Parts: sequence; structure tokens; C-alpha cells
Amino acid sequence: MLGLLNYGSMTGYELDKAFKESLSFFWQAQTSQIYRELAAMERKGWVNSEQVIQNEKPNKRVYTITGSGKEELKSWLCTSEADIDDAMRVRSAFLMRVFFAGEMENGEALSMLRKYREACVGQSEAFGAVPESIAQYGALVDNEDQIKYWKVVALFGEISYRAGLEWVNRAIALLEGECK
Amino acid sequence: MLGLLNYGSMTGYELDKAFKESLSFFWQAQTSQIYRELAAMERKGWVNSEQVIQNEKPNKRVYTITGSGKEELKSWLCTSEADIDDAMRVRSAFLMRVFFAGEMENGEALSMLRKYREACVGQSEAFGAVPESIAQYGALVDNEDQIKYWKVVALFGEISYRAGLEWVNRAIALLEGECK
DNA sequence: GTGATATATTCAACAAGTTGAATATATCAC
DNA sequence: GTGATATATTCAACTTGTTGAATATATCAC
Repeated sequence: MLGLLNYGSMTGYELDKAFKESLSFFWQAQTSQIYRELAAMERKGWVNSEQVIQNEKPNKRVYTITGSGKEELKSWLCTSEADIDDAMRVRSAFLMRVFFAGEMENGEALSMLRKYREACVGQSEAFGAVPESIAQYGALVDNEDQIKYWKVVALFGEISYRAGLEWVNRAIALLEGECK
Repeated sequence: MLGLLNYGSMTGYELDKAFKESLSFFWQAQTSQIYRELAAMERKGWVNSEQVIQNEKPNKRVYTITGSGKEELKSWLCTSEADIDDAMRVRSAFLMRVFFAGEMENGEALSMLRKYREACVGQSEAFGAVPESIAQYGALVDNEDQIKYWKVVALFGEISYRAGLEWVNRAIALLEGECK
């Protein structure tokens, strides 16, 4: 949220949309969590807020990052040490299910993997829209550096989608081979 | 834990080791959480436990899956519907950092990516030991079906490690290219 | 005999994330 | 005028996961 507010002041509603539309690929947050954390961040002095009266829409509260918030953001960005391990860590109930799939019917396991394949294909279609989306937001932010990193993150998405597809195809082939 | 106890009765300590040695690739759990959840599962009737007195070691409590626990396990294995989306979901503070890396020095961002690359290489070495490890545990469990799925999960690990390496190399190349 | 390692478990406090409903106003299409 | 959609926020209850210490016994190497 500090990262987003660093681009410009926003309401909780706008932050929520940003999480749901743009950041959802690598981070998800509930609406209720966003407002709760905004309040916590204001208590910590990382953000300020101001009520804005509107005629045509419900009133809103606009949050602005403070100097202390910017410091916090930068220090968080640089604490890579410990979190690289964290980055490598997978936590997947789906893989857990595959691991214990010996308890299922072979057909059920295959149908699970086929659903995964469909989901991969769906992701692929979703990624088609990413470059335009980056271009649009990039125009608003007007910071060449940012856009560069956004593209690097998008590239991760593409590569890992393709890897997922490769895996599921090989997995299905393996299981179908044994089935017959 | 039900999946593991389905292979055979175990103590919390053994479950903890299984998580740390074998399942840690796709699920992590703290020791304290394992014991807490064992107690919760016993309250739900999914497991039974029995105290075993030992001479050479501290006494232990052995947990055994019940009929109701086996049902629960099977029904969990088959609830793939909703969780496929969940499986596709990435949640990575590391990618978040890359996304906002425009706020860092270019050199700092590069050093973060190089650490990621090192971690990938480390993973690769760890994966070398997996096939032997599967063979060893497989001999104990004596269930061909299980082993098949274990290998499929290991394949996921290999493929996603390689994908991670491909990504980080391309990302570094991109950023270094702009640097000069 | 001392420190390291392995076995084996417990617990309190905290942090983070989820669920699901409630509230309120305005616009637009049918 | 009704239902859908968008704007905008709040809150209680709950579940899950983390931290970090505490306790206890036994073996093995130096």
C-alpha cells in the first residue's frame, strides 16, 4: 500500500481496486484488510488522511504517504536478505493434493490436472492484456524506471504460466500412459 | 497431517520431521502448529492417540487416523473445484519488491535479483537428492500409486526451478542492458 | 564433564488473513 | 421503478500461521 500511495494519494477504495486489478497476480488482499491496515498505518504515522466531500458520490477519505512512510517503504524494499528464501517458498494446497492423490481414483486425479491445465490456459489469455495495461498505468505514473520493473514482473508471470502448462502436460501424459 | 497419518501412525515429532524434510517444498508448518492441530483433529475425531512409554527416550504420543479421518482426507482430496484458482495464486513479497523496485537504486535491484539466482541454483542442488529420497520413502510406504504422484510433484519443483532461473537471467540481462 | 544433537511436547502472545454482513449514495439501462 | 453496477467504508468474529521460549531425557564426541 505504501508502494501504491507513493505513486500518488488514493482512497481505500482505489487501493482495493489496484490490488484486485493489478497486484492480484502476486498479492491478494480483502477490502476489509485494506481499510484496517490503512488505519494501522495512520497510527504508525506512515500515512495521513483527509476527508473529501463529494456531491455526486459518497464522501471519501484520501490517504497520502508521509516522509516516515517513504522511509519505511524504502527500508522494506531493501530488506531482501531474509526474504529471498521466502520468495522461493511454494505453499500450495493443490500440490499437496497431487502428493496424496494415490488415495483418489486415477480418473479423479486426472480430472484435477485437466482443470489445472484449463486454468493455465485461462491465465495465458489474461496475460495477453498485461502489456496494454502496463502502458496505460505507465502513462499515469510517468516514471520509466517503474515500468521497467513492472515488465519484469509480468515476464515472471508469463514464464511461470508456461512452466505450469509444461508440467501439467507432462504429468497428464505420465498418468495416462500408466492408465492404459 | 491426515495424509501422512494415512501412511501409518506417527507422533507429532515425526509429523514435524516429515513437514520439514519432505513436504517443505510445497507446505511449511511450525512445530507448535503441528501439535496444536493434532489436538484439534483429535477433538474432531479424525485421529486417536495413545501414550507410549519409552526407556531410552522421552515418552511419546502416537496418533492414528480414524475412519472419520480417512473420510475427511478423501473428501478434502476431491474438493478441487474452488482450489484450482487458489493453486494458481502466487503470493510473493519478493515479486512485490521487484514491482516497486523503481524506488531503489538500480544496483540494489540487481543485487536482489542476483541473490534470487543464487537461491535458484541452491534449489537445483537440493533437487538432486529428491529421487533417492522418494525411492527410500517409497520402499517404506509400499504403494506404487503414491510414488507416481510424488514424482509428479517433484517434477513440478524441477520445472519451476528452471523457469525461475530462466526468468531471473532474462531479468538481469534486461536491467544490465539498460544500466550501461 | 561439556556442549552438540536427537528425541518429544507444550504454551502464551501475537500477526496476518478471511468471511460475511452492514451501511450509504448515485448512475444507468430496461 | 427495479435491478445492476459503481462508489465508498466499517466491523465483529474467526481461522491460520509465527515467534520464541520452556521443559525433559538420552546419546555421542571431544
